[in-house]
Amino acid sequence: MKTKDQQSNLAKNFIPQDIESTLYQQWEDAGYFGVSNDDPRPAYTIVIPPPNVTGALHMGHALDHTLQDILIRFKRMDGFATLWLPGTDHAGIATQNVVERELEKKGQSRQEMGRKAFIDQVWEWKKQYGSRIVEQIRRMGSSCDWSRERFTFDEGLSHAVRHAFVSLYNEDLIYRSTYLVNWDPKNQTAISDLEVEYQEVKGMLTYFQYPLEQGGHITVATTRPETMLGDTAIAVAPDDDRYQNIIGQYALHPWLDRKIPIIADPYVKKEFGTGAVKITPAHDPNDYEMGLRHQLDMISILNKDGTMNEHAGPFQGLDCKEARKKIIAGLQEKQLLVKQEEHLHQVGHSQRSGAVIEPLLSKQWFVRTEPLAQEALAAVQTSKTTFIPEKWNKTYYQWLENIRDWCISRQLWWGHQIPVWYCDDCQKETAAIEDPATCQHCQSHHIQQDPDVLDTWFSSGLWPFSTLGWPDASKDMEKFFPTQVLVTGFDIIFFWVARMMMMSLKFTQQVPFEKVHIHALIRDEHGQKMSKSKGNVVDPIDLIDRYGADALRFSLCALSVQGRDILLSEKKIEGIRNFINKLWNAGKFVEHVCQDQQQAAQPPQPTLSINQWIVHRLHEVIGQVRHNLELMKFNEIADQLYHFIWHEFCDWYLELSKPHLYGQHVQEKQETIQTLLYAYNTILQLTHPIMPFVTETLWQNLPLYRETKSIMLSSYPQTQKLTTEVDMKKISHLMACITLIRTIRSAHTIKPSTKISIHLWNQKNQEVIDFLQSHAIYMQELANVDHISYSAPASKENTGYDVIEGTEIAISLEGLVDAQEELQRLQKEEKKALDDIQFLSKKLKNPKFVAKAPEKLVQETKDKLKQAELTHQKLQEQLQQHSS
RNA sequence: AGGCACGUAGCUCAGUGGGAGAGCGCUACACUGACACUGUAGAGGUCGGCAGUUCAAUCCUGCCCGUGCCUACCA
Repeated sequence: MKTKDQQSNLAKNFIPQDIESTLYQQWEDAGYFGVSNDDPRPAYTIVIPPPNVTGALHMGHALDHTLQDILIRFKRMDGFATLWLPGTDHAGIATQNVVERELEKKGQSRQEMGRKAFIDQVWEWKKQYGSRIVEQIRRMGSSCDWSRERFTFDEGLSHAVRHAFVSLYNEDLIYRSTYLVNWDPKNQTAISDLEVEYQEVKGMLTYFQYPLEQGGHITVATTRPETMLGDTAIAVAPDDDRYQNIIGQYALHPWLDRKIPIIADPYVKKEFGTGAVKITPAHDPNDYEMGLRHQLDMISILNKDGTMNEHAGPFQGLDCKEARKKIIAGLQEKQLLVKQEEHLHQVGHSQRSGAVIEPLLSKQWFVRTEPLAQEALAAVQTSKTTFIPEKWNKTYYQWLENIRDWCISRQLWWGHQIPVWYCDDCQKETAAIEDPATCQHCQSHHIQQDPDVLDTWFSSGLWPFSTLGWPDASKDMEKFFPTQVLVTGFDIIFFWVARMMMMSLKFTQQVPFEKVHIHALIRDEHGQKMSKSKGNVVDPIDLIDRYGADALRFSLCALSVQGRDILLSEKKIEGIRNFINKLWNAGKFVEHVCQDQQQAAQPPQPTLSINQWIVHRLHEVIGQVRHNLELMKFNEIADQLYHFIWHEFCDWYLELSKPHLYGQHVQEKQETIQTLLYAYNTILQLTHPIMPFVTETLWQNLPLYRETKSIMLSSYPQTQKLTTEVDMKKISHLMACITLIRTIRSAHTIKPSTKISIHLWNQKNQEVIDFLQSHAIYMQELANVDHISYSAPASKENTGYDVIEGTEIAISLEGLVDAQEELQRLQKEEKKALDDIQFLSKKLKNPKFVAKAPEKLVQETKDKLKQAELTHQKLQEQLQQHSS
């Protein structure tokens, strides 16, 4: 405990830059973030959604990490063995691209370097730049257990990946097959369906004729004329009268020596185009399916770089665009072109490179997803895992119910190389966890490993358990798995959440997490998605530099409404910065008035009404905050704390406490100090999970004996049954009277420094007046009242007058009361009372209301009406005074 | 095409089957010793439109209008 001098230890305002990094370092060095798997307390585990190792912290991470850290810090304080496991993702394509671009600048390429040298290069790069994101996570204040930090490509996780692959392979849940895949011609790799993004593009629908073998022709419509080089059929609807006579005949290819059969297939819609579709099985998913149904030839006309191959005849070597142009020109020349019309259609682009996706036939590895999906589906249906908010269940179901096999091989170098070896001698394949020396079928030494690597999401899918030591039996796995909650955005429900569910259920027979909290997307203040091209990207590190991590965290928490996007504006953060300053200055006040007091932080049993009131309110707030933490209603938590701290604790309680703190009554002063310290200490603890830095700083500075060295290790406040009776109604009435006096003053522009005398009386309720009289000091201090008479004045002329809940207030201020102003105010008040009477009596006159509405409500309405009538009557009397 | 949201104060958004809330902005007054990153008081809304259920609807139901997002193979 530091001894205190007369000077404050606290600066005028909170300056986050001064304390954040050293405080974080202290926490980390002291080992507060770590947890032992021997810890006997119940576990609470979160695994971080591993950010891309090449990445930088963006707003999405900032939100994600804020929410996770709030939960982790809350649970840690609340007595759980808390593990927040951090790490990063090797992010195959993204990382490879970054390093390739670097090489390009130096005039090098990975092809020149060769595979091994290139991968070494990427590792070098990772070592040098991969810590950036990790450092940025620290700046958020995230209390991760860094001793357990993992990387999806480190040794342990690579082992897990191989184990998973081989297990699935042995169960025939992974297979290799030639299939029409999404080909990214820029990265020259296959990608999964999920990595294809569709954009609406204005294109041309080209109508052209195929000559028929027996004379005449048939007109087809297509958005991609160049694929006609791979056409192996023309399909029509089986019941299309126009084409009945030519089904089974052949069309002739204008450039290639090929006869193209006319086939009938129910897939074709008569209404679209001409009702006749050219079929290119090797370059269109639907055509591919049809090709399988009709055993059509599948002629691939594209090279892997997207140019025309040897099957394209005279067009070989051209890229798609050029080929399209030349073909249209050629058709025109041959008088086969019918027309072209504008046409809007969806075109797939690579999520990573932006290149137009080419469906391409190639041999790839796939995961057979259906059996895995069924279990993943059932786990959510039976609530073993629940989504928050619940609406995401449906999204999850829909995808899993219609799931297609997952293409997991990528023609890249950076990633987990597929653990399958092909034998040069017997041609068979060997899948193995450890690199085999020989073919398991013929023992030949001439084996080659498959050059492809796995989709990054394959390793991410194992993340919740591979990071805890799986497939080995580990104490971490035993203690911390399954995890309690996953916090992430909806954009990766399919990519990641669903796959973790499938993998975890398959390999551990358990769900990976009990809850999945899906948070919103962060947009700019105008609701626009943040993107580099729009130039509206907000850098969280920049915001931390300027406002502090606490302000950013609290803002994100306050804006995090379930199921809705977040619009982040700098104004909001400024507001929270001000709030932090408020909390800070309250801390300075506490320090100032408590001097050398060192009290135990026990809940006091105060005798003064105001102290009873704040303790009572505090415990209501503790209950609400705990409740909303469990429900993960983050905005509610922030709102409740904001309102309570600023508008109840600071605006009311601190002001109400001053008469005692600055007064001479030793016992009252003592009690108030104790209550103040207790309340403030509790407020800091309640707020700590959201704003760790400022609360720790203020807490360290409190003149209190404490059981722990850091607020983050102290116990989270609990609600307690308070033994003192508190008449909240009377205190509310007192506050309402204070507000009313201020209102009257303000209406007459009486300077705050001018002392006034007032009359205060209540004809119906002497008890209320007794209470007000015994609490007069507060009215005097908070409304700058000099003298109070507890009876009606002899004359109500030249007074500011109002009535509240039967208590009448008259401010006598000869000469200062503006008669006109007063009249208007009273008229307004009177009208309000009259509206009340009308509203309430209308209800009560309705016999159905009296008969059917809850009795309590009817009684309340009656009471309110009585009150309104009284108020109205008093105001009318006063108005008569004015007119006379 | 199917699915999911959302239309509440000038702006950004909470909220509930029983008389509309916050933050910012705006107006007036005030540098009383925690705080001008402040205090006090105030102005401002047919809760998108139309019907229905109900004693009672901003909230529940249906339709309509408007705005976003996700999924999907229409050549």
